[in-house]
Amino acid sequence: MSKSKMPKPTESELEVLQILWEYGPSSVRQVNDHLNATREVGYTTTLKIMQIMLEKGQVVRDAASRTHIYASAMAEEETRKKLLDQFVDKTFRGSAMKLVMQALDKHQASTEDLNELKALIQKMEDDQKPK
Amino acid sequence: MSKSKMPKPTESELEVLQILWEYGPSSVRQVNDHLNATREVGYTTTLKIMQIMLEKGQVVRDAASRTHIYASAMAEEETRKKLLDQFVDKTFRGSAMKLVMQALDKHQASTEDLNELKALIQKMEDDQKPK
DNA sequence: AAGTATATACGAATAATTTCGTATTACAAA
DNA sequence: TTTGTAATACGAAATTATTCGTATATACTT
Repeated sequence: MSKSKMPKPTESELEVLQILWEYGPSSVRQVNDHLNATREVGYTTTLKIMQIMLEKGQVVRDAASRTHIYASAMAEEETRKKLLDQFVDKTFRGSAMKLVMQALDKHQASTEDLNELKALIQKMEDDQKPK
Repeated sequence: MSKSKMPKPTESELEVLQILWEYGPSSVRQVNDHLNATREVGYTTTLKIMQIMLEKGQVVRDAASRTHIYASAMAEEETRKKLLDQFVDKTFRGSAMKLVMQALDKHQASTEDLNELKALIQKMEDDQKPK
């Protein structure tokens, strides 16, 4: 309802959010270390990004001890959903089904995945013919 | 095979590509009109973007007549696939299935869509148990 | 207490993207 | 041919995002 208040995270910001979602509240040092597992980033660069995110309200922090601890202020599922919507719009001109087909077509799915999918489809079909 | 040569389009560039894909080869004026159906953009802004895209090789143009005609140089499906892969990576940490579930969960699907989906799932199941 | 390591704050350089103003050229109409 | 309209070319301002240097403060070690 009020998620639309949240600014759209940039690519760097999204990287930080993913780390905070996965590992929970973390120091700048910890986030920077995770980032550096993938690509080289300077410590103050990460610090700056997280400070900006704080200003934007995307993260909160506990400044009780010298080493501040940051946590995501954006709900994981909500944020992904929002980004997905924007992406479907921008790239698939709003056709979520086209996106689903293309995504399914290329990636491997496990048996459980497929079962879950079938269940979801069943549910959608039931919704369509309520009787 | 050599699609990886293509630079990743920016948001504005993607907007232009979508229009060229949908309406076919067009003049700057035409593209700009379509853009303005959604948001306000100056003519020379659109022109500049398309000129840059020409430099990058994302579009080609026929300059035979005074009004140049631009066409996409990037295949629609390939480009969408590439962008989708990047998006899955960035936003769903590589889990295409999570993306599919979330996309399906929210958007309405027609009966044909669902049938097509089921056919695809059937095919995937067959692939899994080759017998 | 002095020295070292590590933290935050802040400003500013760099880079990438978008936007548009202005000049020039081509065409059409009068 | 003169005038008006519409096109391209080009450069540079404005915006947004990223990166990092430097100053300063805080804690730890010896």
